[in-house]
Amino acid sequence: MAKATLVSLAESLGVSRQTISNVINAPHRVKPETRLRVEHAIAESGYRPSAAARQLRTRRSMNLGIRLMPVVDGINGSILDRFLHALTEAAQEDSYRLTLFSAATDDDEVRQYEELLNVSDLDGFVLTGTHHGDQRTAWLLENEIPFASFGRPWSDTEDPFSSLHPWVDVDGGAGTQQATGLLLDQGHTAIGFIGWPAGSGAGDDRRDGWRRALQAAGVFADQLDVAVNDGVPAGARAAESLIAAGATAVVCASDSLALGALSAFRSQHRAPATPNVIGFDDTPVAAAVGLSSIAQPIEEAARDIIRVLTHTLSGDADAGRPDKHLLLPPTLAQRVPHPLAGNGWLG
Amino acid sequence: MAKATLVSLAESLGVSRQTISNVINAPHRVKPETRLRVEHAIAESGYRPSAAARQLRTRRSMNLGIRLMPVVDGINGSILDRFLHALTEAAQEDSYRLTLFSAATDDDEVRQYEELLNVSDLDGFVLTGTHHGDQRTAWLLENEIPFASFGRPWSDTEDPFSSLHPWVDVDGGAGTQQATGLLLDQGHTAIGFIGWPAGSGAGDDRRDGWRRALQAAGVFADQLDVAVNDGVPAGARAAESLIAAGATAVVCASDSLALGALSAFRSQHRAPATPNVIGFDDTPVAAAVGLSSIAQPIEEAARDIIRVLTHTLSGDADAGRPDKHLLLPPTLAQRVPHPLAGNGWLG
DNA sequence: TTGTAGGCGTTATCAG
DNA sequence: CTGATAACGCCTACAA
Repeated sequence: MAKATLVSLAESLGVSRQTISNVINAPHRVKPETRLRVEHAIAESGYRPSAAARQLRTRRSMNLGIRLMPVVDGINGSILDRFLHALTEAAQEDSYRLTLFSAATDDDEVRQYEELLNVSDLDGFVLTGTHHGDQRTAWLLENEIPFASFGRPWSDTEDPFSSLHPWVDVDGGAGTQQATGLLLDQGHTAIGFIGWPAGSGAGDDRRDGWRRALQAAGVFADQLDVAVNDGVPAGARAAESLIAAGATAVVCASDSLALGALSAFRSQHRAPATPNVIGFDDTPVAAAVGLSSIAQPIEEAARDIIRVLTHTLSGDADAGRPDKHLLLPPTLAQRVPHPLAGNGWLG
Repeated sequence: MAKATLVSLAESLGVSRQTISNVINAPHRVKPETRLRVEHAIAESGYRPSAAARQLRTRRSMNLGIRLMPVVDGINGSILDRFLHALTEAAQEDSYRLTLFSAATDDDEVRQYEELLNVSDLDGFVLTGTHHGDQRTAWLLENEIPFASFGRPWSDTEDPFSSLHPWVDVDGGAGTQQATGLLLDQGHTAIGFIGWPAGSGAGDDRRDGWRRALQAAGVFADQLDVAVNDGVPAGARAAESLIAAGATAVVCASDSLALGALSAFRSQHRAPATPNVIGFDDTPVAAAVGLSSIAQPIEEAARDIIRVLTHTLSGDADAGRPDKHLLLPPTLAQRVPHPLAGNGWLG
């Protein structure tokens, strides 16, 4: 049996194809009696509207695009996995699909936008890795393309909450502030921070949280702030210098850095009773070695991104509209050094 | 200026739209002279054929589907990241896109196939996580849907190389065999294996490699084979029992297990001069702690999968056809315990 | 509430 | 080698 279409269904039911289309797209406009009959026939025949035909007519593909960023250190790949998965599921629930593409640079990404919009009729995009002076958001705004980003628009002058485009982000600063507070509660006063060079929005944000906590406690010390490029060895070196400067604990901008710091601390003296290194992102590595880490609610962020994006696409009135700007609080995954190895995993 | 279409181009050039279509899809059928003229006009106007219209006519979407498996322990998420990325890039080079979907079970995955084929005209699928008695491959074969899997068809009776569908896999057994050989060369004779319970194709394959190496060396000992569920603590416990049984080194089916084993070894006695624990997958965790690990050529596998799949889709003759079944050799990433921590990362 | 007509942009078929 | 004609399956008017 050939695949059912509007016409084939209409003929076999003795109604016009329009009626069937209405049953699907505007059920309220059809008399309940015939609607039921049609719905039954639809289920019976396994009829499914063709995406291509629909897309040709409506110029909408029900597809969202997302660029797969170049794989860097891989340690955060697991985050990407969780993010993509949650994104896909949330999109699927709203009848959207995710189309993947890759681009080497932001310029290239914009070129891909054009292509995907022109030929594939993508309905919108999910952006990640927003940064200072992002050309991508500028282009999308200018061309009035629906999109939402995971990450605030980082700007020195403008309030992200007054941004023109929807975004969802995690409040990294609140996370490091909380982590620092915890270390303060445990009696530490010389608490260092190992982060990235100034300029990356997320990195600066995390550093600020650490600084705020120390300033509030009146123990802020400028020299306990180290900026290095991400990586385990860099974290270890940075921690060594901090230890030399008197630090008894550190908060880090990533788990990679924290892992290095942890090794530096453990090789210097006996493991303290309480964990004194806190990482960021709560990667599996952290879980594996018993490293406390600031955890991003990544699944929730993904769902929110899809929600705000699909809302934009549905063109509903602003009433009942989800928040356009969402700053989610992270949580602190507290761990003690892995119990299996007696005096701790790295001890 | 409105977007260029076949008709708009045809009118402005004084040719029929069919000629333009031919220039794009069958250039050889057009007189070089007019072809050049048309090509110029195409570039000029920035004309791009509409995917929807094309799809409606040809019933092909130039889209490949891939299911995002449920996130499990996350430690392998980084592998997925690399795999997806390579897949996307390779597909893109052949003008294909990747469409993501998620499914809770294999049954659900098959249901999604139907949907994606019927409504979205997906051209083919990439499968991962093949296993014994896989219903998905059976369904796809029966319905003659093009697909390729990352992972052999695991069967007790049939030779995977005579399988009906294309697949690409990594020869895990060769990897563990090589790793075991290395440990033998280093003087170890009591080499244990920590793997998963029998039944998972990949796990059994890895165990076999270890066994082969030991048997060839005449030092195979049944009691040094431990099967547990994946995880760091489980790996540590398993290693402890192996140590008690006299093992001086172990090969593991995953980095999680290896990480646990490493901690068990290090807490028992001084770190040996040579690494004596070898993991599998070469995850960032392994790199971070200086754990030797068997590395899968995941990017190459992804490219091969796309190659064989797109070849199938292009319907070319078998001449010049890429190998339908590809077993790639892994490599051994040899590492010494991280130098930063003096006597080793976990020591 | 239902039916009719037209068109979205492309490719296939078949003449010329 | 080129051009006319007819689908592909759906949606949006507008008319009944």
